Amino acid sequence: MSRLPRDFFARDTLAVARELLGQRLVRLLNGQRLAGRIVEVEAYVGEGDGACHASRGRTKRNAPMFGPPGHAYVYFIYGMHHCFNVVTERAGYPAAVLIRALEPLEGIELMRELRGGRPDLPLTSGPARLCQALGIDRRLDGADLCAPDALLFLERAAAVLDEAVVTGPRIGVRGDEAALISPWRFYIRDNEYVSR
DNA sequence: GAATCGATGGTCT
DNA sequence: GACCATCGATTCT
Repeated sequence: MSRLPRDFFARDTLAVARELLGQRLVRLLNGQRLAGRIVEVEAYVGEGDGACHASRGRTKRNAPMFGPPGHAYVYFIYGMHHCFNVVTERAGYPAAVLIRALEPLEGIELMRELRGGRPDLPLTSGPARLCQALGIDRRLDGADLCAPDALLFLERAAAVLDEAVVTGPRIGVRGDEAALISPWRFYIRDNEYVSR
C-alpha cells in the first residue's frame, strides 16, 4: 500500500480534488489505524476565490494554506468543530482541498467511541464529523502528510471512474457570486456516505 | 421530510 | 461586535 507523495499535491487544486476521490485517508491514533475512503471533497483556490479563507490575505490562521503542498490545514469553527484540508499547489500560492466525507473502512469501533458512542449518528459524513471520528484537531494543523512518521497521511487506492464523479457548487459557502456558483465540490455518485 | 435554531469560541474588522 | 467551509435537536407541515 503506497502513500501519496508530495508531487501528487503539488498540482492544480481541481485536479487534486478530483483525484482524491477514492483515495484512503489514514489516521494513526494510540497505535490504532483509523481509515476511510474519500467520497466527497471541495476545492478552495487562491486569493481570488471569494470563499477561500485566504481571499483576504495571509493571517495566522490560514498560514498553512500558503505553505508547501502535502501539509494539513485544520481550522476550528462554530466554537466546537474542526475541518481538515490538504494543502495543494506551490508554496506561496494559497490553495487546499477540504475533505467533506469518508466511507469508514478501518477502526470503526474507535471512530464510534470518538463520536460519542451513539450508534445512530453518521460517523464520517461531514467535514466536522470525520474530524471527530478520526481524532483530528488543531494539534494536526500544519502537519506534514508526506513525512515518514506522519500520524495522518493518504494511501493510494483504486481510482474512481469519471462517470461516477458528480460536481456541483460548494456547501455552506457565503462568498461572492462566482464563489457561490463555482462547481468545485466533487463527490461519488450514489455513495451513501456523502454529506447532506 | 423541510425548516429553523441553539450551542460555543476563535478570528478578524 | 459580527461572522463563521457545522451539527444535532426540535418543530413545523
